[in-house]
Amino acid sequence: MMLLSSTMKTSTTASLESARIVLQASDPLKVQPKASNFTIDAIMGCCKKEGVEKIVERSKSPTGFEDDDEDVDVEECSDGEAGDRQQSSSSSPLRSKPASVEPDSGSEGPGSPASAVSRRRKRASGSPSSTPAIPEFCNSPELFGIECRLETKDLWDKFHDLGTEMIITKTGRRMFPTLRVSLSGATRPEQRYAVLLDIVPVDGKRYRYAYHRSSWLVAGKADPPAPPRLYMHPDSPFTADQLRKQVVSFEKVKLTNNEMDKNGQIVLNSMHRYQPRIHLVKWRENGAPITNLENEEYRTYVFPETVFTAVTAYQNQLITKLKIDSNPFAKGFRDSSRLTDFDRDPMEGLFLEQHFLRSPMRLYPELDVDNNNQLYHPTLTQATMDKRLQMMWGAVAAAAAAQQQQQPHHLVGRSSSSPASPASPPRTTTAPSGPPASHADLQAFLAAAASSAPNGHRQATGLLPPHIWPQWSSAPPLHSLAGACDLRLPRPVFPLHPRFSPYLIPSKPSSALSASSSTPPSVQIPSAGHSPTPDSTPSPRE
Amino acid sequence: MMLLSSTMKTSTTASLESARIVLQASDPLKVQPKASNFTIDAIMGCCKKEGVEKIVERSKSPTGFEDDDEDVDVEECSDGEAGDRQQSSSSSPLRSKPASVEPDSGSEGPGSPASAVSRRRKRASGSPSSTPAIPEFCNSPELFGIECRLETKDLWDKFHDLGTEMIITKTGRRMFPTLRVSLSGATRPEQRYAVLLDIVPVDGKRYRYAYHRSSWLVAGKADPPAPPRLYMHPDSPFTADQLRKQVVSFEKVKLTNNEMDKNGQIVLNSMHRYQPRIHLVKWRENGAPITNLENEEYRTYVFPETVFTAVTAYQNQLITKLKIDSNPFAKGFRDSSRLTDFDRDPMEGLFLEQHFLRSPMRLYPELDVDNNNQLYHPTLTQATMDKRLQMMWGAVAAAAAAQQQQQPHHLVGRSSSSPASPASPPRTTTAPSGPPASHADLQAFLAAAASSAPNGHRQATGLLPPHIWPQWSSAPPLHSLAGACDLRLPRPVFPLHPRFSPYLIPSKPSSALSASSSTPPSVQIPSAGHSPTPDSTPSPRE
DNA sequence: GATTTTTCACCTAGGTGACAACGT
DNA sequence: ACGTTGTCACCTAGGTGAAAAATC
Repeated sequence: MMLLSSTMKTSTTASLESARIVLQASDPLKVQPKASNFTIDAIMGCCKKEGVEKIVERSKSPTGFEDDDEDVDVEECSDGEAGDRQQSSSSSPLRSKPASVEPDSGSEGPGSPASAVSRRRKRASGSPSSTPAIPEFCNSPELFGIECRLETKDLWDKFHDLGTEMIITKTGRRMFPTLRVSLSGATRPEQRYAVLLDIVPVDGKRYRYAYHRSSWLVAGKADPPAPPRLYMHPDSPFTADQLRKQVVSFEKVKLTNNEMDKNGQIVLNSMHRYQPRIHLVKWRENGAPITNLENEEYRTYVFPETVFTAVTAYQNQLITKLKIDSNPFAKGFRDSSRLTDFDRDPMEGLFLEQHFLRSPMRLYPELDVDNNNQLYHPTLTQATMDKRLQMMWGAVAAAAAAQQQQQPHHLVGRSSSSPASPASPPRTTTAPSGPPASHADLQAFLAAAASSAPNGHRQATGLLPPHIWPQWSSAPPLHSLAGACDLRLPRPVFPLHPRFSPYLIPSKPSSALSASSSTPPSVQIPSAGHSPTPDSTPSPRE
Repeated sequence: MMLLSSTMKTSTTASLESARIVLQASDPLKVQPKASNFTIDAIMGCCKKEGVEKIVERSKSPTGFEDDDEDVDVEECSDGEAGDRQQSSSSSPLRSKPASVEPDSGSEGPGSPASAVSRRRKRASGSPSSTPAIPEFCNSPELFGIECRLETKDLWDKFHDLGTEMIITKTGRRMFPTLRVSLSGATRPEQRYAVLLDIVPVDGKRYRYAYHRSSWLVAGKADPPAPPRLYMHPDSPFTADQLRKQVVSFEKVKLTNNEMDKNGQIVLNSMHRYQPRIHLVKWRENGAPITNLENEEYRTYVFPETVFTAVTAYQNQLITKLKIDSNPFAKGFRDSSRLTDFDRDPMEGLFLEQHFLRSPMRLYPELDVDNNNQLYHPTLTQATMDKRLQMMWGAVAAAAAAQQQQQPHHLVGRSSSSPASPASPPRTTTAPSGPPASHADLQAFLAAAASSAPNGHRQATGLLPPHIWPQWSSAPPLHSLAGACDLRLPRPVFPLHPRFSPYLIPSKPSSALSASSSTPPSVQIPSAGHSPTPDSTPSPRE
């Protein structure tokens, strides 16, 4: 069985290698784009820039995570919350939905009124939403009319707010969340398009994670990057019709730290920060492969909330938790964060957690309000704490699971008579794109957030004039923009060593309370529902 | 999670439905092709036509499968072994490998010298190989040069020799073996091709399986067929380059008996016999879907060894065994037929089994040679019998597993710089395409078969002039050809009720013998090899 | 009684993070 | 200490035939 696996993998490797597209580009770290002179500090309120530009070495508390009084409220995480949003959104010649563009959220998709309230409130409190630091681009007038939005944006936002991390392994690891985009506006029926992905360095730095501070620190200059690779979506080329109806999902792309990779995976350096980019390329029917975007008519879309740090093991254990709770494949680790089907906004739990973690270093700060210093008297509060944890994380997990709903769009035949494919199911949860800035803000935010929210989409931002990317060849630039971008580092959230999870502390819920939650929804084995199976015509390659 | 699943399936169903290709064709049973007047009885030796054209109703033996003396050597199974081989092979204008075309095996691919020996021997004994009863076809001179061969032909042959059965279910069931073909000869780099599959009735009859005789009997006229469906390979269209390099595998296609199916599955009637067909269609770049082959330039390939009977539950338990032993997904049922890694030809076991089963009704006929009538004194022979069974079926399973090695050909990008894709791993087992005719023939055959064999491919046969299929619209004809074709019914093999497997009789091997075989090779768990994972770029649809 | 449908345990195949071991 | 790697248990997702249940 294992042997079979090996054999199959080997044979596949051979065929994969042939199709790999490798772009030899000029060193992105040497390119100095002109787009860097957009500095927006007005919105800034919560994130200081200290602690990122300089290497901070602080001695860890000898008591480790149990140092209940360690001050972790210092937020030296971010390398800047500013962005060139106005620039990129206003430079878009064909904004299709200008009404939804708020002054400070030009890259945001439309949201429900309720979510708009929370978003405005949040932003008024000083936490701006994402902005592309890596500029978008378009050299084809025809592509101006094609917009791109990020699916499951709220999931991305959750991770972004914590400081997204992506595991890279020698054999390759998928991204989670998955990059999924919807492209709308393609009208020429005879034109076909390729959709490509690349991932470029955000800056020229190497980072390290200070566990005792729960923050990312600059650890020196970047290691030499691997030659950037263009990953073409395997369903490419798409017809305009397909583009209109399908969500383009890059769920299969894998990240690796193996520079010798022959499987077409994207090679990254661990402990470096990266920005994924989507490229829409007009397909030339001459059969020549796309090896360099310079030779193509294309448009680039950037979603700053998809910035991440490549790691070989998770650093921030809140990222770990969020991954476990939102990635179906990680369900096996959900035991300590049992799901609940609470209807309340899943983000509430997350932000509560973040809030708690940020307040004066208590494992369960809310206990301070009720009964101070019960933390280390778990005899009576154990069940309570466990229940609260369950609620918090259960809500997060439920929301994440809902967002993870996949929308397969099999190409069964090429009949174009099908109606529009289903869009994301409507949801009514809030999807804030940035965390509350202060304790007070959080209170207000939570109050407003209790209602509803956007759909989880994010309209792609506008364009940059081509001259912004001079001599651009696949891997653009960026570190020069780091000071004026949203590719911020996450704030310190929790001063725990990753080896010690707070959820391991309450060893077991009390029988009374666990009774209701002891039927874990995560363990349900969906009896073969015999609903019409959708896999009748997937790609049989392999 | 359950809810999630349902949602996904529903959404997929919608998109699938739109792409379904449904062909409204004239009733195939009413078409009278002119190709029916090829009668070849000369080669026939083993199969009488009695028992098929008429409905045979025989009372079942009251003792059931234990009736050790019931005569089951009567071979009233076949509806004719003749074929129009010569015609179809000689009509091919561009036979690329005429040297390999034997007079009585025009549709066979080249085999190794050793296998040629065994094949000649086999045929000399009066057991011809398969011949297309459903004619091939070509209306495009350009496609004349494109040959098609069946991959894993020897696996198909094994099933064919037993009388292939395919499960159909309401939700759809994959075919096993999988239809895989290699198309060679496409040279125009700019031309693209669709590869389609349909499955047409072999005749106008309904069948039933007589357990006590282990044979198929005609049970009346065919039920009204569902409108035939064309299943286009989801990777279509292929470039000529892809066609050259890839094996086109229809592993995802599903068979169903649900006439209301909306998932693009192929709808069949249970207890009816069918012939799959491959259609190579020149792709028109105008985006119009292929709804009717009549409007296309195409060529049809037929592999008679892929004929099967659609069933909702397996009738012949030898088919069940062969499926279990050769389908990786059925490994969970292999306990009673433990694998062995014997190097000997796996077919040997199969034919031995068939031989035994065909000889005067003994459960373990070889015991008659050594010690007569020990069958019902299992005290000492139990272990021996079990061991022999294990050897026989283990060999079959090992061979099948080897054949089931998949050859994934991911389309990673459209780079055409890749070298040729891997071919089937060379094997040295015999792959007879027809069973020995008599007891004596079997002995000779087995003697010759002990050596080696072809590669498991089968070169597609030649062409029929277009006028052969008048007014043809997707579902051709055939039952009119039934008398002169190889779409034979399987011979009676074992008079057991399927509920009672002979392998359940030896309840447990003796401890001494089972010790050596109690480390079943099928349970081997080789340590993970960490070979480069090739799954980085499969088709991400869904 | 024959056939079909449903459910189920047991697989394949592979994606998760935890964890221990190993380098540096 | 810190970062990386490989193994592992535990999942998802779904393909198997057996057997029970339902249907005709």
